[in-house]
Amino acid sequence: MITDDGRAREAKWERRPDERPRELLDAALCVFAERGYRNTRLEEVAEAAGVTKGTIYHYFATKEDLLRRAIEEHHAEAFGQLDEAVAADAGSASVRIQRLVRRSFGAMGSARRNVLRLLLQGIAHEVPSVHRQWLANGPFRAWTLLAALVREGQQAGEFRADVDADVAARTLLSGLLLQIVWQPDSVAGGGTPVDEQRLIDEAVDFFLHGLRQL
Amino acid sequence: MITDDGRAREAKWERRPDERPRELLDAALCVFAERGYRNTRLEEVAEAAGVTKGTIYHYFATKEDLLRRAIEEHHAEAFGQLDEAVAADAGSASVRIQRLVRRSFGAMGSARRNVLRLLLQGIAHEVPSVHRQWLANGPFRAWTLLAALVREGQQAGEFRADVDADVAARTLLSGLLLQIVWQPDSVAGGGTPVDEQRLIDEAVDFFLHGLRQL
Amino acid sequence: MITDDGRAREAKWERRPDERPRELLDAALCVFAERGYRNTRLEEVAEAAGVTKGTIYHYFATKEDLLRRAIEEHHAEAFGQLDEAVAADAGSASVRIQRLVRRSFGAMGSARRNVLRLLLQGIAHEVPSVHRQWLANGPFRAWTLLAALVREGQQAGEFRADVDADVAARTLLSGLLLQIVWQPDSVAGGGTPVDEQRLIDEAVDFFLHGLRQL
Amino acid sequence: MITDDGRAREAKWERRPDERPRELLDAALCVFAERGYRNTRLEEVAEAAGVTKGTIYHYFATKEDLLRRAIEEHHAEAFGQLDEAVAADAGSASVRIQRLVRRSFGAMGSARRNVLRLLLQGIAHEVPSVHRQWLANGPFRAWTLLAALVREGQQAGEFRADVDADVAARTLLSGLLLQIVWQPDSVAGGGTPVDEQRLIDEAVDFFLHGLRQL
DNA sequence: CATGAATGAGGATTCATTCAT
DNA sequence: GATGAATGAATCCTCATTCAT
Repeated sequence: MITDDGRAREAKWERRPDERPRELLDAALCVFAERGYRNTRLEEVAEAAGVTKGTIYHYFATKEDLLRRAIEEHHAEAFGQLDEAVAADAGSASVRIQRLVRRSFGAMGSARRNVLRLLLQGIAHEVPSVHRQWLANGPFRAWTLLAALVREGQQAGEFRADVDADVAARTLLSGLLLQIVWQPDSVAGGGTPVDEQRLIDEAVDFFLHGLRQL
Repeated sequence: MITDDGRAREAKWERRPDERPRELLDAALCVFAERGYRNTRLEEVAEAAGVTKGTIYHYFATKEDLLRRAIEEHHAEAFGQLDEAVAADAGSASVRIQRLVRRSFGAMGSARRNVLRLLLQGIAHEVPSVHRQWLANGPFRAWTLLAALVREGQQAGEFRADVDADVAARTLLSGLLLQIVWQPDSVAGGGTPVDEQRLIDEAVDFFLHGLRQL
Repeated sequence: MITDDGRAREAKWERRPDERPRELLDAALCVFAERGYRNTRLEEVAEAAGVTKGTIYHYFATKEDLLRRAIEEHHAEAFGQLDEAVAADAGSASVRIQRLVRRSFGAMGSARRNVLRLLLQGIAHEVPSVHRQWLANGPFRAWTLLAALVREGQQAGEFRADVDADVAARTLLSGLLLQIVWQPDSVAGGGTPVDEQRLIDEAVDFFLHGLRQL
Repeated sequence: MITDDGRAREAKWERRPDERPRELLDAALCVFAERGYRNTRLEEVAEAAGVTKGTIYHYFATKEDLLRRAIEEHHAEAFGQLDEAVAADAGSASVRIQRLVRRSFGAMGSARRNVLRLLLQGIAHEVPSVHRQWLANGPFRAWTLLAALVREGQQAGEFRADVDADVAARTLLSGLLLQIVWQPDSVAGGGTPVDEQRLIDEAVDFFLHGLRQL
């Protein structure tokens, strides 16, 4: 399709190549999260991104590479705000803990939930290195933060001192994580449906209550 | 084929129709758990069970069927004792809760941990129906039991009444589950290593503490 | 199940081993004809014969051997009467021809039709040697007989001399054969349904009419 | 990769998206016809077409799909001319019948004969739907045409009225079809060898003779 | 003799990856 | 850069055949 002046015109697809990698990463994460890493054909990712299979290989070496980078990108974005949440020094330990947890799990659309599902274990057997990396930079780091806050509260006399901050922090965060991932199945399963927001709030309340001095 | 020392050796194959299915199921669960469902060739399962590919199809219709039954068998075994634990009516709610949780997660070898890993999500995208079934019969049921115990304690005046029994029960159990599954990675990840048994005990203590009347 | 006197008693299965081969051959021919040679598992044949897979190998070397012998047996039986039909010397050529054709295709149940189907081509690619053998002993021989009768009629002045006896004989017999094999599809296909007996009679009439002196 | 003599050689593969499907179809029909549907590995078809296994799946969903389309293509080509033959209104019924039959069976190379063999029954048990479709669009339609011509001749007084047009038409066409398919075996079988062209002509003559008024 | 557990070669199908155009 | 045709390794599953019991 060459116009008179010799320039190729395919208006519809005048996308900047610069945006491509990002688009591909988004599409990949989305489709992987939706259907699973192994169940997803590269062709499906390409289609979701509006390109064809071959194009992916212009930007990524392998399927695994695509996954790894998609996760990294998502992770960078998702954890940026967490640090801020903690950095904001204002308030008692209780308040800051509440803030941390809400930031971590708030605004959980089904898209992000699917990503969590993918990260949680969908990947553990397929790309162990990526999975471990996520663990280290995600959950592990999050509960280190939480445990630190708990210790702060203990030192400030706000919390009981005879609680193992690590254990408490880990259990809370992984408990919530799993509950959130299971939310859809839980609802479908017919058990008492629990609203996600309430779940988080109640869990934090219970957590803080357990920490408080008698 | 009798060797020098008189022992029969290397029979082309042995005929053991009764043990086979169980052996295959065990081998399958083990290998699937170790390497992931998709990553496991049926041939590997066969080898692990000391037979050849074809034999599997003598007892199971498809790879998925093998998985499903392996899980069912494991599940039946694993949950048999749980009911007993709860049925034992003796003791305060606190004591019975402690017993329930310990029975649920006690004696967690790496084999069983791998199985949990497999069940947790390794399967969610590959064989959703099996995953959902496990959820319904495993975790969902477990925390229904736990929540019931909590409510008993509340009615007996042993526990505070203003705690959402469901939320508390769910969070505790899924938190512990995930922690246990992550135990190896956690250790490798360099965080404060936490002994599994201590993790469970501390978590239960913290849980009960949060429930207790002020 | 050993009785007092030490003899094994399994009344239900007191079948003479002598009958086995025949039973197997019948079952094999029936199932092969019904489902096709390749589509039939030996296990299905065994089941149809009321035995198990292994038993077949007591009597037949291979699946192909089973097929070959089943066909041979059927053939011997089916063609025994043909010879008689021709041998009966009575009557004009026309009458004898009519008798021959009727004997050849009469009493065509769906079982025998299926066998024809199998022989006709279901086997050509799978076991060419068997197929060729059937051709030689069946159709080829049949139309040789028919052509001979035609020539007799020609020499006796009963039929026109300017007809190629071979061509006429071949066309009639293979035409009828194919029509009969296709009968079920033909009916299902929605074309004018033609009763099989009428088909044969009309075809022979037409054939004889074409032979007759003007 | 230019060889000494300057010819391009041995490119790893050639990209010929337009010719491929047709080439594959042709190769498939040829190999299937030659060796039978079940006996043919997709790899053999690929090789015959000068590509590799995977390429087939670029264009066809399954082996069966490949077969179906190969047959459809062949059929469309083979039957295009038949309609014309009949449409040509010129001549007596006799002449038009002769034309129809010759067109139907003329120019029968061993390739086309093999295809007929395949269609006739090689497929009946493997892919019944394709077989039925061929029957309906091929033989059934052909003899419907022929029967119509016979009836025209009868109404025009050219043919005897007391002949069952359907029976006559069916027998002739299926007779010739089978004879042609069997031609090679017939020759090999040692019977009086009959030249194909003569077979057709004689059969038609005999057929027309039988129809003619006395 | 009969059984049916065990074998293992064979073949269809999938899909990440390459690369000519 | 983008495309999508072509590749081929990988794996499930089938089933004729063997043979311990």
